Amino acid sequence: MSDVARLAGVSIKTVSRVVNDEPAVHPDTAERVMAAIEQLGFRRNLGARNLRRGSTTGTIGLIVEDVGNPFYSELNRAVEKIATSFGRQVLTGSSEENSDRERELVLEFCARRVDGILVVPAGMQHGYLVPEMRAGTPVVFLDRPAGDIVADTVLVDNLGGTIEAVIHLAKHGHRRIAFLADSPEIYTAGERLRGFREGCVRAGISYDERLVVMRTPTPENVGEAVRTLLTGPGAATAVVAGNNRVAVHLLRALAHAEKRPAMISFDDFELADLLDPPVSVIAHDVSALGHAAAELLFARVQGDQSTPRKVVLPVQLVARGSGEVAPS
Amino acid sequence: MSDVARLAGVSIKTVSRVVNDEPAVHPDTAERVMAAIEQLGFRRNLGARNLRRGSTTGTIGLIVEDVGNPFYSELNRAVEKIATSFGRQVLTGSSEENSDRERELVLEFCARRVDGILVVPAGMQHGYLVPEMRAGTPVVFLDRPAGDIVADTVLVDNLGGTIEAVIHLAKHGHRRIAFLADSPEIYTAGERLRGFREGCVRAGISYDERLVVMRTPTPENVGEAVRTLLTGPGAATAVVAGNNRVAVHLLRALAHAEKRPAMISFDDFELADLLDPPVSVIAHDVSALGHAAAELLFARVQGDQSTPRKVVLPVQLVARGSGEVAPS
DNA sequence: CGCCACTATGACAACGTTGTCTTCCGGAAG
DNA sequence: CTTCCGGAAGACAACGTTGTCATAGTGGCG
Repeated sequence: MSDVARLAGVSIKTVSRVVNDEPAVHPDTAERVMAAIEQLGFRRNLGARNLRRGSTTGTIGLIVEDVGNPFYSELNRAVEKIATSFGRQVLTGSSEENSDRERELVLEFCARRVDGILVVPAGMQHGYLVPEMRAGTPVVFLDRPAGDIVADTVLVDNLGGTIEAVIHLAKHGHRRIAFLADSPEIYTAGERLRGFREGCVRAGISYDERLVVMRTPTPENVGEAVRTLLTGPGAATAVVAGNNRVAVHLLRALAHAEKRPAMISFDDFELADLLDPPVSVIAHDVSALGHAAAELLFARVQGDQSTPRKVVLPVQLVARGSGEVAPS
Repeated sequence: MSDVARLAGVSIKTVSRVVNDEPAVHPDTAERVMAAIEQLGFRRNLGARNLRRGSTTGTIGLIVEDVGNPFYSELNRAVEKIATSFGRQVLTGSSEENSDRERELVLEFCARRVDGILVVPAGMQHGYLVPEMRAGTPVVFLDRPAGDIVADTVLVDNLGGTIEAVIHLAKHGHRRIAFLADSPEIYTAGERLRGFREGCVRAGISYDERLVVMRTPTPENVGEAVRTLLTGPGAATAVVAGNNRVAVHLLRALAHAEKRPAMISFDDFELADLLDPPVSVIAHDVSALGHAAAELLFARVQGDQSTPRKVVLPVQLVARGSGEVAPS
């Protein structure tokens, strides 16, 4: 900046005025400064600017499990859209379902003085956030609630969706329904299990623990669950997949089975409608989830001090065929 | 920091020493400082630190077309992995295939003094980058080359892959092959068109311009192309999809057709193997693309001054069935 | 006992900006 | 001709750190 000032023959402050479009700069001077800026390729240092102004840094942090997972990348996109409309950049990080990593990312973002944080929490302990939140960094939890603190949260109706799925399958004659989901430590998986049990109750089916497998959805784990629950005598005739990862691996594991059990997936996923039979899903609007959370965050950034809100977005059963096949 | 110093009864510099794990601090003093930090919830301001040290900001920028697109989100993930291993955070942005937006994002990132930029360019003019690169911000182009400057680039073998696809289809008896891709202004689409033409030549098929449609792959555009090229008398018997978006929309448009033409997609995509028939693809390793670009970027960040490199990653034809059906 | 080396700590400047206050100048009003 | 006012520009401090240098105390050694 001082180089620009020297070249333009003005003071450093005048350069500042020009780059900030402040009034009270003579047009001729402004032009000289502009030319110098152009010539030197000057770009103002936002870090220094934010330091001096003590204002917002114009960034927000987004922490998800895995930015590569289509579910989270759609979320990322939705968040980015809102952030852009508020003139903010987005720092992203993948927690890899590891609460230490989540904490590390959050604290790193705080040290960078992001204006706010959106987090799909991996852990259940969020006491570490209290000082940060007290220091004025708003935090909104999405898809999963905070563990042990009160904070803004945007969720989907995990319970209701899974209940609906079970009832739907029961309505089509299924009595032995399996439930495959991620580890029960993950909030959404736990809630969906609750929904599964409640659905069984409402459908008048006895809940059979042996038909439930909850493990990290690797191809191997899902494959093994398929062999255990969905083949041989006494196999379940229908299955509820606890999320899109489970569903995809499940479909692959079942690809060469002679008869595919009825199936409903929590989470919609691309091409679900083009499989044979098309996969019925409990769909929810991932973009809406991201939008709602980001809007809430920016309200906080802009000073909204009301009591923390909890938003639960609706889900919708999309019947495409796979959930409507009769038990064999 | 001065609050911490006051509370611990030391100077501000000693606090700095403690938070930086510098030696020559008495253990008792360090402990008092730590306690004060804990009590006040102090977190050092990385912006100020970076300003003072004049060193790297510990961030890199990644600009893609759309972080929500599975192709780019996988790329994002790969880049993030490398960045994490180098202790950097990633700022992401979607250019939405708009070169003005691309420019805006790049300059914004530069103003934030990112240590380097990875960009899937939307435009073909990159002169605006020259001052930034001269100022020391390394830039690596990925998936598409820079327009009018020399810079590090990591690409995939668009030409070879498409040639292979056409030859493969020809080998299975197809003579009338359609090509559906994104707008020809997009580098990859253009290259794949070149590959398509070259493939026709090598397969001894006359290239028929009327079988080529290159437009932004919206469901509507692809649907219209399907009606034009793949139905009625004189329809093509096979089709090459220029990227995963085209392929997905194409599959949906063809879902209710009585006979599906043979098909090969450039880009692999999730569940391609589970469709009926499974979709043959020109696969390339998206993670490898991200890794290679990020590794290259960090080499530059760490001072590698060698001449700009151009890396072309191989592609692989994965025959799954859809490319092997005979013409009807 | 004086000097040195070493440890522990602090004072101060500087990083690149911008907010505040001041200065300077020319012209209008009294 | 003085006074005042507004426009244009600069001097300087401050944002929160850290690098450099200085200082004070402490113990060993000649």
